[in-house]
Amino acid sequence: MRPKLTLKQIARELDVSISTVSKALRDSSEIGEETKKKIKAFAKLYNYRPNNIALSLKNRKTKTIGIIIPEIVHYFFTTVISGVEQVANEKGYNVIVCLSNNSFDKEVLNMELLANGSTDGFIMSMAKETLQKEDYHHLTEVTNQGMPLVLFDRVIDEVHCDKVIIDDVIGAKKAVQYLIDKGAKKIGLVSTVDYVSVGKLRTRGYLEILRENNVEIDENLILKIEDMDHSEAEIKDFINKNDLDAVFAVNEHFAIHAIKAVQEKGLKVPDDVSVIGFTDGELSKRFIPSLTTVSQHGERMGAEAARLLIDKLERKPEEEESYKTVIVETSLIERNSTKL
Amino acid sequence: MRPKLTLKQIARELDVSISTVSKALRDSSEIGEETKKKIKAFAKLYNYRPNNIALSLKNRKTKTIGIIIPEIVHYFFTTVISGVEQVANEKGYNVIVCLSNNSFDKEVLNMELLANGSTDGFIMSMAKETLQKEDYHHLTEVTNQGMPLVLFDRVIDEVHCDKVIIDDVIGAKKAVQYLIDKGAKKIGLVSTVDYVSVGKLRTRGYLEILRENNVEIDENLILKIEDMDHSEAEIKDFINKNDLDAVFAVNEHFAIHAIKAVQEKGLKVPDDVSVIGFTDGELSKRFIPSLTTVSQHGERMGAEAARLLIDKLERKPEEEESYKTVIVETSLIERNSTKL
DNA sequence: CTATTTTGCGAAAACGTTTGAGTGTTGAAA
DNA sequence: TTTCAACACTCAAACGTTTTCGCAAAATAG
Repeated sequence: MRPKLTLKQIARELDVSISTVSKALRDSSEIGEETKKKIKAFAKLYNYRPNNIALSLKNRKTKTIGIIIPEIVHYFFTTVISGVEQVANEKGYNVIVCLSNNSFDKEVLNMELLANGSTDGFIMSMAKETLQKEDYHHLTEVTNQGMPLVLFDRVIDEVHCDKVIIDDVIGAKKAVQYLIDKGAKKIGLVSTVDYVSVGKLRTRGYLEILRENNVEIDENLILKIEDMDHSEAEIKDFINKNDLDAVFAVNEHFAIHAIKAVQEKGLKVPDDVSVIGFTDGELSKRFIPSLTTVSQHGERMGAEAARLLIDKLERKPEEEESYKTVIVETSLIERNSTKL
Repeated sequence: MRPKLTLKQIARELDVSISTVSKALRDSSEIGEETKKKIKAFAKLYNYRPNNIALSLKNRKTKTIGIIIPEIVHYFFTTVISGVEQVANEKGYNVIVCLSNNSFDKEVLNMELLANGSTDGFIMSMAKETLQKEDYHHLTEVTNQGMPLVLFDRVIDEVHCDKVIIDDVIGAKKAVQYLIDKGAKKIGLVSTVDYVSVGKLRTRGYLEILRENNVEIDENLILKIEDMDHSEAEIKDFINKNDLDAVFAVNEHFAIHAIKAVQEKGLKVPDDVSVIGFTDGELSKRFIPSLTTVSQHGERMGAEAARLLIDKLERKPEEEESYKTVIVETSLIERNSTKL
């Protein structure tokens, strides 16, 4: 076992000072060619690599991005991480991932931990509990300390920072318009409760586009799932009670539960009922019938978020502060759960 | 914007020395009660938190675990991360995630980067390219430097370190035995090429259990997918050519492609053909028919890996070095793709 | 041959902590 | 009164870097 080589050891070995070694390796003109050559050769031979921690302390930056998400076993979030990772790596940053498990306390804990020097900035999607509590002190705390923060997906207006979102309203409108264009009259909505902002926005899109098409809005055709654990039963009930010819679900899970329910009712998808989902995950692609869906392009969102954050991190201090909100366009992916 | 508070600032503010502040906050008996109270009150008021980087440098440990995986947009790996994260958090460790994208070069790069002080140890699953190349110098490099390494899922004997694997062979045997018990005679295998160790082992399980049951082995009933991108077509071909009454696939994707192919052939799953997969992902649960599958318990694997690593990290130096291999049991989850 | 510049290198501070050793004051025992 | 211990605190080194400054010797100019 050979412990890591340091400048000090090289210096001792070659009988020069630490600063000489440092300068030689950074190719400073202060050091003579001979000495430089000797030191570089030695460093190369023994595979010297500067210690990141020491560099971080010295430079007061870690070249590390913290990303805090509610859960990782979730296709959308993994695509976002993937996007962040790509851009971060390109620009020489590492990514440290923390999970809040949708718990407010764990979110706060994680942020405090990472904020004490471990990362230069944050990319995060807020925990459901945080959105309910409407307590954002941990976010303002870190921004006050001068750490950049980029919020994505689940964002809130109260926090001033860069944001990356999708056009939930427009995405929903696209989906519902598509259904209308295909001749659907009674379009059901399976959404979440309103404090989950995506649920609220997609519901808004649904309502708006119906109005724009002069379709009367029937509250009975709208289902808001409170408890994810019982979503299956609730959706089944909803499908059975109503005589729909199309369903717009705000996520994959709801969509496939809807399809199951339709099938169990003895009807066919897409012949009798069309179903559109939101979020283009594994499930949508491989389900039979595969799902027509509104794609969120998580990877692109992650990449955008990383770019925004790194821009802030590498901004000259004299440049003026300003917060951007990037909207990543959604696109409708046609598959087999809707009529042609 | 208020930059982070340091010991030095507290010291200056309260007109004591830095060491006094440090000791007071750590409740040292060297410091008078009065002074302690004063300092603690001040620190609390201004929310002092020690700088992690400085601590890391001082203690020569970062309390961070690096995890390197081939890809993150993959259900199994996310469950593993989730397991690692839970245990790590419990024990006060952070998790830094790097993706190799199955590329050897990126794997090496990532390791070198993290090995320079950023993490105390590694948990990793090797890139496909690395397995092909059989070049493990980056692994031996870090272990030589005294950094603990835990390999999971895709492991190799040549590297000496702790390992967490599943009983691939036994898992495969369980699955195939189950099919035999249900009366299947012609059981097809859809596997990967042999340098992917899981493919090799699961194939071995398949062969062994057939032998144990005195079923003749027919090489035509074994398909080894070389190129994931064309797996769908290859599987379709395979299903069409052979007259199977059951299929054992070494992963979810292959399994559902097999189901699709069977259905397109005009047969029914599970009535005409039973299908069993490996890896219990989102897809298996929600596909229709839902998949009977061998569950890998990724979360448990991650947790085990984290425990092994942290044990090594916190081991007293005098304790003797030894490498364990933990085998996480698989279990067969019965769903609707096999006959009752 | 002196005066000045250039060259090549080392000392030391800084980043934020922790900690063993050192120091001055006080009070009590000898 | 001397001695010593206890107390309450400060100094300084260390972790591994980078970088500013200073300084000697060598090279050049006058």
